[in-house]
Amino acid sequence: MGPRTANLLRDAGIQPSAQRVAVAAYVLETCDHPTADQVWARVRKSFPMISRATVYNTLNLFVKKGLLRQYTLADGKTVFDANVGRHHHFIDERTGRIYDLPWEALSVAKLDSLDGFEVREYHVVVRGRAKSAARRRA
Amino acid sequence: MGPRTANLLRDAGIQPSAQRVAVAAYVLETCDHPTADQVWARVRKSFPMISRATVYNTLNLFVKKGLLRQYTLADGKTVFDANVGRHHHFIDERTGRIYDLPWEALSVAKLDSLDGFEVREYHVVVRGRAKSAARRRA
DNA sequence: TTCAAGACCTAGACTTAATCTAAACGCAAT
DNA sequence: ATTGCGTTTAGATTAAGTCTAGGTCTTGAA
Repeated sequence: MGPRTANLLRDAGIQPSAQRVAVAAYVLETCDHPTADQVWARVRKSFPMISRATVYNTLNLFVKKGLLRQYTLADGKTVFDANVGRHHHFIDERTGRIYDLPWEALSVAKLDSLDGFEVREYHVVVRGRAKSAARRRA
Repeated sequence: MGPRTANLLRDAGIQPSAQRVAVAAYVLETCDHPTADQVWARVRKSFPMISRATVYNTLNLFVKKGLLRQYTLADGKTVFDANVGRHHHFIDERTGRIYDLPWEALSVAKLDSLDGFEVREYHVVVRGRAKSAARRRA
């Protein structure tokens, strides 16, 4: 973190306040898929006075500026993902944990034949169990 | 509805109380993807005394017994789907409306090569705009 | 028919995620 | 120092969902 993170925000057109840098330092670096409240809990460890509203506002701002993506994949929970490129998702049904799958790992055919639907984007959601190797990797 | 619906419940191992039949009559017949509160609002029109807890309990029971599936695809909203077979989903980004896509409409390749992940099920989530033809169809 | 037991339902309190609001803060430019 | 604007704060509010304690209905046996 530090000036690197601040420049990242500036480049995205965001004023790098102390609170925003603190949120960015965690959420843009992790490869977890935290919920807003998980981000709040985490950032408060190093920044105890930060309010919930600020964390929510900041996360939504990052999404609007393209630094984050927001998904609701399971349990009605909204999570954030610093991986903004195209990719698929794997959900471990035991733990609820979400893993990113590389875009090239899967391929979807016949999308063009979806009559009556104008496709802008798509991704595959896979459910099952992650073996220990994958758990370490993510 | 009527005796047909009651038998459907009995076949699934569910005591067909009046409330359960009322919920089933709507949610098992619609091809919408209603939230629990939308089901509650709808069923109350014909059954004003039904409580919110009963609707939630009933929907969860139907899911457990395999009559419904439960998805959280967008907006952090949990929706119910009477289509319990394999299928994909299309989400209209303007309206938030969800459409079922037939399983055969798409095909996913390379799933077996997901090293480190034990796949139990998967589906494709497509986003875009539904043209009027599709809107009528669903 | 009557009764007890168990299943089912109800209203409302509670929990949690998320947003909103109004006031306060902080900093840049004057 | 002062003004002004963007940012942050605490707490209220909304909404989705669950829980609880008690009430009602149904069923089956006496």
